[in-house]
Amino acid sequence: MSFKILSKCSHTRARRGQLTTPHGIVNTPIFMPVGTRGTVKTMSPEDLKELGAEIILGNTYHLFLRPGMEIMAKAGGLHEFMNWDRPILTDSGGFQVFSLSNLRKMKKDGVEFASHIDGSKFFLGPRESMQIQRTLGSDIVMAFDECTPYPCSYDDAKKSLEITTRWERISREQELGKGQQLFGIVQGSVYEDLRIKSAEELVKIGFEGYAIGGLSVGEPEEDMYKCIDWVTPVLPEDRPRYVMGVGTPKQLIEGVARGIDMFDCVIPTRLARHGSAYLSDGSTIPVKAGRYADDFTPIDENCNCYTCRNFTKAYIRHLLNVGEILGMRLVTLHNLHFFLNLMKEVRTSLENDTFDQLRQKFV
RNA sequence: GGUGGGAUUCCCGAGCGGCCAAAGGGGGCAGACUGUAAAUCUGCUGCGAUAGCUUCGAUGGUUCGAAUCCAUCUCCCACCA
Repeated sequence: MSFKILSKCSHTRARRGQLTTPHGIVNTPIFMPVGTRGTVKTMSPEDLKELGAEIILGNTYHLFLRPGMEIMAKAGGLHEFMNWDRPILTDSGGFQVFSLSNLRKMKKDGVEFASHIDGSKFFLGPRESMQIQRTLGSDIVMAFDECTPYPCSYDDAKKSLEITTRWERISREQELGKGQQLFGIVQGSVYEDLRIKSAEELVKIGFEGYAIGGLSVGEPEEDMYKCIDWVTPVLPEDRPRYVMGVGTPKQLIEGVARGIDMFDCVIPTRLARHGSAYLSDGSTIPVKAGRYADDFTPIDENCNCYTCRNFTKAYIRHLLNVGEILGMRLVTLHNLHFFLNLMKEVRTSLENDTFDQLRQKFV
């Protein structure tokens, strides 16, 4: 068994665990920075290691289009290609079924995409996605699903779920590389019976881990928590649980409290590039705003990241304002530091069974 | 010295008698962003809460009405002496 629970919170469903992969151990609960195209934007692998990142994401759809699988195979997989020797989780392309919905047609065995780059058509289904992820050589492979949009009628959500379940069954049947673990993805929009049914069917099929998808697509935050609450009791205790695409610091804490072990989200990296920085209470400030033009204090006085130890808001705002890349890099560094450090605090609090107190800071 | 072209709102630049507080860029300001078509996108950008007021090099005219037409002046640019 590759997943081990080390300790549990006495007040919530939170657990402290360890996931073993061919490229090392992942300590959970964990936040995974997103590196869609084979890089966490503006970060070098060295940066990520210094930040304490234990696992990052890659994306099937995007890497398939560019550089393409021929080159990826020649490179010897994504780890070799990008010089990252720690674990990688690859998304299956299921999110692109949602985010690029105007560029694709649903078919029984997958999706016909018109490339967002040049419009050329190609087919991506569970078989193709598994094949690609096998070539990528990721440690954790995601089943091919449709990330259900929101809002979504019950009937549409049901239909979408049926397709997803079918695709996930096919995903499971494909042969993967040595050591690769496959995670199933629960869908069902905001409907309790669909979510539970989805989870039950996935458990029946059997996966090394279980993800909850179709969240943070516009639904109210309370609905997100409800979905997690419906699903987790159905999922096996001894397998990792992953909420995809989530979220804000508060959502991470609330997810952990509900028994979630893994998270990924573009929010810290994207906000950084767009000029917003996280403060220790989980709020953000627009560093690029003119009001910081002559503020010679760090983003966060209490933060000990490289950015805060060395640079002022005035300087960072200047860099962002004139479009210098270093600005985006420094804020990305800071935001990722905050997210990764927050999860480290979460882990420590679970070891000491003080998670409840930490949670209170983010209500 | 002569001939021609030009001066527009923070900048560049369109407008060439009413529909013009004035297109479009840029810049500035604010906001959005959740398994990344995202170093992207949206809104605002003369003053005023409104009525309205003040702008298109300067001054003076023509006209019901002028950024737009006329006269003079100032400054720029090109060519010719």
